[in-house]
Amino acid sequence: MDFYKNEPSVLLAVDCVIFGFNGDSLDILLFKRAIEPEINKWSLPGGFVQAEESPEVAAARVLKKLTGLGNIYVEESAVFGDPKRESHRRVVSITYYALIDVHKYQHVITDDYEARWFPLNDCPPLIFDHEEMIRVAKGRLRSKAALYPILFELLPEKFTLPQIATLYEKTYDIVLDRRNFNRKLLGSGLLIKLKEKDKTGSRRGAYYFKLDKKVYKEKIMSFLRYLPSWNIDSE
Amino acid sequence: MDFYKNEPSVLLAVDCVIFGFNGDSLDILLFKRAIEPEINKWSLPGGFVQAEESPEVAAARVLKKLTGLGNIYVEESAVFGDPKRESHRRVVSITYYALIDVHKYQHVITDDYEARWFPLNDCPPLIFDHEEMIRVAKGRLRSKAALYPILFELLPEKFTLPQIATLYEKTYDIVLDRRNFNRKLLGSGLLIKLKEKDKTGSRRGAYYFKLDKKVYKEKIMSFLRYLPSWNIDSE
DNA sequence: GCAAAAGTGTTAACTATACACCCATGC
DNA sequence: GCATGGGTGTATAGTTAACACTTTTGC
Repeated sequence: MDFYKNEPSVLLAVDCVIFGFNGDSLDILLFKRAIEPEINKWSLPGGFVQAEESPEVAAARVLKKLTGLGNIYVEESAVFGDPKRESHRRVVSITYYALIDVHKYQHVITDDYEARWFPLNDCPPLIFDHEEMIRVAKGRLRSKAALYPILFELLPEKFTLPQIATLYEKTYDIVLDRRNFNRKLLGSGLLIKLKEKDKTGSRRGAYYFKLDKKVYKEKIMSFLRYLPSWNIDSE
Repeated sequence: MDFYKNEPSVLLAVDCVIFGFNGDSLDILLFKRAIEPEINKWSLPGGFVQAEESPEVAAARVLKKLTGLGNIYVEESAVFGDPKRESHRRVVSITYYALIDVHKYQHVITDDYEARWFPLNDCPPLIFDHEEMIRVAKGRLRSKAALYPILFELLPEKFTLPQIATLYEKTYDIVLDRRNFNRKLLGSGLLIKLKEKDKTGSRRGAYYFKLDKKVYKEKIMSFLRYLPSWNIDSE
């Protein structure tokens, strides 16, 4: 009955790359590590997968504990399993990335960890291979966001066109033509224009929009049809 | 020094979804399982991650052992870690998908496992959650192949236009207009036309092409620029 | 000579790009 | 009234999509 008995076992951890968008830069949430080894150094939030827990559930647990948020967008990113990635003991880590609305986060901050948002392109040195985890997660986010409009998960309920544009610019490190981008957005069927304006960014104010939830779900769920776009010149 | 000592450990396995294209259907390579439990049932090829081995290396080892092939295209697919996914003992599996040229495989068959190619859409019942693994891997393959021309990894050195078209049709379960598709291919800069013809498929014969390796590498490696194509109607 | 697959050309619809000005408002 | 960011229109180029016939050759 005891199959596999000569196989080695490993500790299994999850680490989360939590993306947030403050309206200006694309940020990730980092924590001062609360346990040894490498205590008090900046790191991705993580934890060990418990005995009765799947890795996804472990990631959701960590996220809930550290951000107060449940029901957020989470995707598997990659496994980091080099035998030497932690020097003391072998730990294999599954990384996830999460997209959260920073405004929701702000209000639920209830923990005794030191946490801080850092711009994606300007993070402090991190423990182990956590910087590599972030690089990979950024790539995954870009790929996914190229096919599905998931970046809206980073925005609040109500958002403006300039906000979306800035978000895409920061995600892909590009500059967009706002005229063309607005047209594209408005033609996507994803947006519902509200009467209200956001006056914080300018005197004139920018109209708020909200997502058309139904259209959004469809686009998020839609299975991939044929769309090889690898014809694009790789500059 | 012994941090983490109260954390549970798990057995870590890799399972590989090996895709192959025989010119007609997109297939995966399945094996009659050689160990208990579930011995002699069809399953994905896999193995345990060893103490001094990273998961990628474990996957490469399994692939090498079962197909004789090294240096093949492998991508991480997803982690399957439900605590109950194997009933006897907790095993967390990292799945990879590999793209191989079935012709190379044929000639190196040197093992005592029972192995067989099955059409992706017509597999026998598999152990544990292996059928789900295949579904997920297929989705990953589709997503990746939508952005990068990786499907060429499934073709031999020399291939014909109708072969590529069929491959795309089988991958996405669609029917293509061969005129438009051929034009797109020829305009991609990926193909070098050879003098020789493949006469096995028709009396007239179809010209062989080979990949322009340089262009191919560029396109495979190219980092993602801005290309949200989520405007597409989700039918 | 005919069956069977390979290969090619044109037009119309659509999508993406490039580009510059007016608008609304708070101060 | 002016500075600031928000918003819009149009023309062009490029890309995709829809469509049917001719070519080659083994039998």
